[in-house]
Amino acid sequence: MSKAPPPKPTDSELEILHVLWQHGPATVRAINDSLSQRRQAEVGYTTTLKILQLMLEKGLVRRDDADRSHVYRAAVREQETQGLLLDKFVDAAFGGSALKLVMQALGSRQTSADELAQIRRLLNDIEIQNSTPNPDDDDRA
Amino acid sequence: MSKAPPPKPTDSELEILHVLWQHGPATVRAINDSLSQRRQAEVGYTTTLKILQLMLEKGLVRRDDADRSHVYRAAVREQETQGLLLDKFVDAAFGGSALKLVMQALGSRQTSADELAQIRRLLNDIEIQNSTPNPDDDDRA
DNA sequence: AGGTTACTACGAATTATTTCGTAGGATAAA
DNA sequence: TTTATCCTACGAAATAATTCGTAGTAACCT
Repeated sequence: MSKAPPPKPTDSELEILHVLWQHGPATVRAINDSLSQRRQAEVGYTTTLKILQLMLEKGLVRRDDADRSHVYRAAVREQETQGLLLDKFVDAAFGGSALKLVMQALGSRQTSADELAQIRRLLNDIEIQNSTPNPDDDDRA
Repeated sequence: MSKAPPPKPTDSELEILHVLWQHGPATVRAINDSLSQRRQAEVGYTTTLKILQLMLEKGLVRRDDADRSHVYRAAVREQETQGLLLDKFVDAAFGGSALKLVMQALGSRQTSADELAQIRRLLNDIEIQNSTPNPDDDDRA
């Protein structure tokens, strides 16, 4: 009927996804190097390999094993994954209220004028969309 | 010199904190009943008890054991805890960019006109504060 | 007093995550 | 060809979180 949707990635898995989203498809070696860089300490090669193998089973990544060094790439999109995580987080930490989360994020943190302007633009867009329910929607990358 | 700050609560601990924040100090029995209600299934009484005992050790709750039924209350404030969790989450899921998180939260979800207005008010307040670094600050609800 | 009920403390099984060591095979170098 | 290097697969240890059973004890009710 349907392929089970990939589950919520763990912290380590998410870190690897960030690498793949940023750099594109990569070998275990390359991913492990990136990981070791963005952390303080070295990451064991087989640790990274193991997590990638688990991610493959979960459907979070795909791999090309034509060559001896397999090449992994993200099987989930950045925005969708962040949206999924955000939903869970809003429920767990803010009782389901996205508004409270946004207020907390903006209120308790330094936000530049430029960022504020971006948010204002987004608010305008949303209000326009709310008032004009467009019948023909085009979606493109 | 300093008491170790309470650690990040786990999912179950956070659920209990929500109960305590909402209802105020409560017995294990009362907390367990609330938990059982907000979930689909019954929660084992000793499960709740155990988690509360662990939370006590971590400093997330305090308890009054004058009576036989101990009374637990939150030892951490809701806003501070949410802020802490939010920081970690922004780092893990959005690479540290609170802006991206806010855009995602607003963009991929239905937001009412009233909520949008609230956010606009907050943006105004922030801009005022950014432009006038007021030496004497008054704060009111 | 005797029996039932309620509560805490504790130990332990279960599951998930993260970590790494080792084995085995393929490739490259000497 | 022999040796060294690199890669994958797999097992397993370490840690954390969640769950629940059992034991012991205090309170309550005939």
